[in-house]
Amino acid sequence: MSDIDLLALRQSSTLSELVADKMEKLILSGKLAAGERINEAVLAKELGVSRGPVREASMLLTSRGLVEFIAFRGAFVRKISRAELLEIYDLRAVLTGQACYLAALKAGGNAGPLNDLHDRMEKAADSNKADRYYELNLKFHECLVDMAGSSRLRTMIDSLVNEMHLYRQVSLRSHPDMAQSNREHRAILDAIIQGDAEKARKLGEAHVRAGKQRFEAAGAETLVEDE
Amino acid sequence: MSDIDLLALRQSSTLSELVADKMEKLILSGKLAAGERINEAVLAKELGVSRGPVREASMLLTSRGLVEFIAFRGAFVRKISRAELLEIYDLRAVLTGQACYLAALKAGGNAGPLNDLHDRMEKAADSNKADRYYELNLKFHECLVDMAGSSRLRTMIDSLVNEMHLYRQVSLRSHPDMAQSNREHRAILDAIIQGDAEKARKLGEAHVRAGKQRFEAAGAETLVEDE
DNA sequence: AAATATTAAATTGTTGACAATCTTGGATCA
DNA sequence: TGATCCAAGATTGTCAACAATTTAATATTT
Repeated sequence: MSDIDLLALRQSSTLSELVADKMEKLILSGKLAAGERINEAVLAKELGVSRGPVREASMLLTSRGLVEFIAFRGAFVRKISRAELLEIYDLRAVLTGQACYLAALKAGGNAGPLNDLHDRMEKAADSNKADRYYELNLKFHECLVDMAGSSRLRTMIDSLVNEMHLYRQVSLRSHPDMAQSNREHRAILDAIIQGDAEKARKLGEAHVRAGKQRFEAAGAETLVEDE
Repeated sequence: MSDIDLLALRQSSTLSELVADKMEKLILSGKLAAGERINEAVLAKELGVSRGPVREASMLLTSRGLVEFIAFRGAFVRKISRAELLEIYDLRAVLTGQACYLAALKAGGNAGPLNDLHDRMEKAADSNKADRYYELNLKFHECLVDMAGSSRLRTMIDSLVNEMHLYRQVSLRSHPDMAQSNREHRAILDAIIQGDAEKARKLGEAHVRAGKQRFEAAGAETLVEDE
């Protein structure tokens, strides 16, 4: 567990937030394993702060869906079952659909950076660079939600995506059919540019559902995430 | 501001949670007005606790969508604009649709307490008892989400409903067309009993959207909420 | 030996004091 | 007069000590 505490150089940010960011990384990287209890005193010492900020950070992460708080027992890294993961896919599909719907309404024929991202993803897919594709894919979805312009929606989707990463502390990236995935992106993009909000919703939903089906089709071990 | 602190009789619950419950009531009843800053020291004194639990309670309420935290400036009761309220309606519609979908899948032809609730609401509608109807309506929606069996979904919807109540610190209850509202409930219920999940989703979504349209149709002052 | 009660250790919950930051009001200057 | 700067006050952020609770380890009983 790394403890190069750059905590000192905080700028207009509170210690609790910095600790929360650090903890988020520890959790998403698996250094704090799913199901594990987070010992306030130990973590506080490792980070060079007192228990207060660690407590507050834990609560912050609770609202981000990464941590579960139990009174007098402590904060636990959340553990996601297969059934829950499938449930999350469904919720994310519905919310992503709404994001596409709103994006189409607000775009006004101009899809902004999405076009560029799509092109770069196509290149990554052609040259079979899965890591690069994964990275751009994250940006694409982020950008999509930004276009929708609803902070609530963003928070909800981010939280769900976070939770997905807790499934069996495994990194979800994988090597699916990038070309197919990006064709779906193209279709969503077109609907948004045309301003066809209902179509965008349907395609957005279907895109995430396709990801779910890829996951279900694969074994429980081989995880598939790039949509 | 009432301060009959029954905080003493806590049972297997933490002070922070009790304070959070109390604060939630203060906010939803308008005693803590939307936009207002929550002074930790003052509230702590009024409730007879130290600042710690008040702080933690504020963070809890942040994740429930009632409070906004700004570093070094404090916790503010959230303020919802008309545009945001409309946005929330849409999100709630989509999530309620998903709840109905899941409920239909899991019901197995048995709608449980929903039938009973529907009957009681019909009576309330016939005798024009709006308050009674409002109360039962809340239970109906709650029960619906419970049937869906997803704690995530529940949290999200609860959060949205909470936020709606922050719009102009006005109680949202009103005297809409209870009979029409309950006809919509009946249709949802039937779809659930028949196990027609996609139909249940559509009807659930439409039900909330109808509430949104009633709100939009009414003046900005007259609020309409019973769906 | 297994189950239950008891005690000690570890851990979380709460508090009050102090540090860091923001806000307010007044003084200074153009 | 109006704007800017500065200091005092108010408020939040952090800490370390103490209280309440849970967990474990041990003793006791059957």
